Amino acid sequence: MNKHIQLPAGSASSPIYDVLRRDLVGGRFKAGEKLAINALKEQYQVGLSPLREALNKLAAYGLLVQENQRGFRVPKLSREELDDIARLRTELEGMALERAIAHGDAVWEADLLAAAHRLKRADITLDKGEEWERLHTQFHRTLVAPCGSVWLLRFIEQLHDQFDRYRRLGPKMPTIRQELDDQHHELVELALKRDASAARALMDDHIHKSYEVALARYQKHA
Amino acid sequence: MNKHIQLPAGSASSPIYDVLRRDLVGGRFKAGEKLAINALKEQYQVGLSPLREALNKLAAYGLLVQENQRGFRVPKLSREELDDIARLRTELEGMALERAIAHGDAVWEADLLAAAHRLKRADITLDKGEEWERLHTQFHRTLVAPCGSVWLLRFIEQLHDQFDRYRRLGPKMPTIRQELDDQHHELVELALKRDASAARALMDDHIHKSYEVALARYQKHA
DNA sequence: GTAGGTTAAAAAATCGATTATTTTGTCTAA
DNA sequence: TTAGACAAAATAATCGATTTTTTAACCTAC
Repeated sequence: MNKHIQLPAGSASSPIYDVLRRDLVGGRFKAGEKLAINALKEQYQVGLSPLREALNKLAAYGLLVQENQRGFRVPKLSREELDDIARLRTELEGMALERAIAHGDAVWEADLLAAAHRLKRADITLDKGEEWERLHTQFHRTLVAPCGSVWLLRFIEQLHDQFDRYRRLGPKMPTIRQELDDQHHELVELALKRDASAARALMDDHIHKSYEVALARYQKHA
Repeated sequence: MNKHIQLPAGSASSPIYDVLRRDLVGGRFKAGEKLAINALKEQYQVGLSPLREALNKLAAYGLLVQENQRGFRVPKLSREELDDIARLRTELEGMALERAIAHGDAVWEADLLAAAHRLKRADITLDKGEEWERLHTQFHRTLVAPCGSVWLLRFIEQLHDQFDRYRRLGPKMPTIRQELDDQHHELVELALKRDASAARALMDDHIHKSYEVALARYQKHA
């Protein structure tokens, strides 16, 4: 199923990579924190080699910074970077959405409806919201999936992860969920109607609202 | 010097990483080729661990594909991907150039003139063109450096490397060098004149011409 | 008291060897 | 012949130990 949605090339991810990525995006590490490799080894019950290889990949991906001979750190957060990410997301996801609306077929329409429905039905209190987060990511991924550019999808995914480092700061998050969730459904409607410019405008607004959530969390955090 | 041009965060690259990246971009490996790790170990005179960590980073960066338990491969080339890369380059570098022209200061102007001059003076026959390639990359990097978005610069650099996998197929390359080189100088002129839309139009054309070179090489190659 | 320098402890990176997996080659049976 | 199973070889991945580098603690001289 979902043969439309192909993973970006170059990634045969190990379990430890996936878990670390999830935890980094989910904010289980403090920004700026130095990772104690031996501690991680025990905490995640993995050997040194697989762990180091995962850390190297995460550094290349941008979820860690690798310093000369002094290990790995969680990247700092900054207002400037958040603005940068949000702005780029607006441009790239807008572009991708337009293209997806131009090229998406009936299977896409079905996938989209399904993804939106699953997201709406998801219990946000479950599993610390992890399940909702997964479905939310999946929804946005589905939305732009048939844009026709593997590299654009790759960059969008990367920015999404970076953005979520800000948006998911602090505890839980059923903040203004209803409003954002309504936008998800509006986005589906406009996509099905093939109204590219309206969809793009709504996407701009959607990202902007998410940005405001992220910014508020970032400022409370600091 | 060049304090304007900061590396994208997250990269403290090892020697072996840099060399492998250069060789992958420069086409010293066949597309689709499977890398024999033990051979690489001897060829580059490095240990297994540093080598594997470099390969993992390159896979995350997109210059290698990592398959489940069967090592690393050089990614295949395809017409579709080349089109994708060229199109995205046009959009992202155009965007970045506009922003750079809006924000670049006097130091940038000087850097730009210097980079263009060094490129023009470079002897393309030297060192199999490596020196020219280095200066060419540096010129394009300088051009967009003050765009204000670290992430945009990161993506542009990545796409540039991917693009060069096509453009640098086959031997040497003083193809239509003169024409492209003239464009470099025109770009500098328009940038200094702060004519964003003309600069962007020229950049579009420049990338398109490079694309034609790359496409021709790709088709001859296959 | 503090700056500079030495040493000890901690941590990161690398190495050599082992283990697990895949690939190749060979044999047998239909 | 050829498909399938088995064994052997090759290769990838992982582990445990060693080496190197950084960080911290301590001491001495000014």
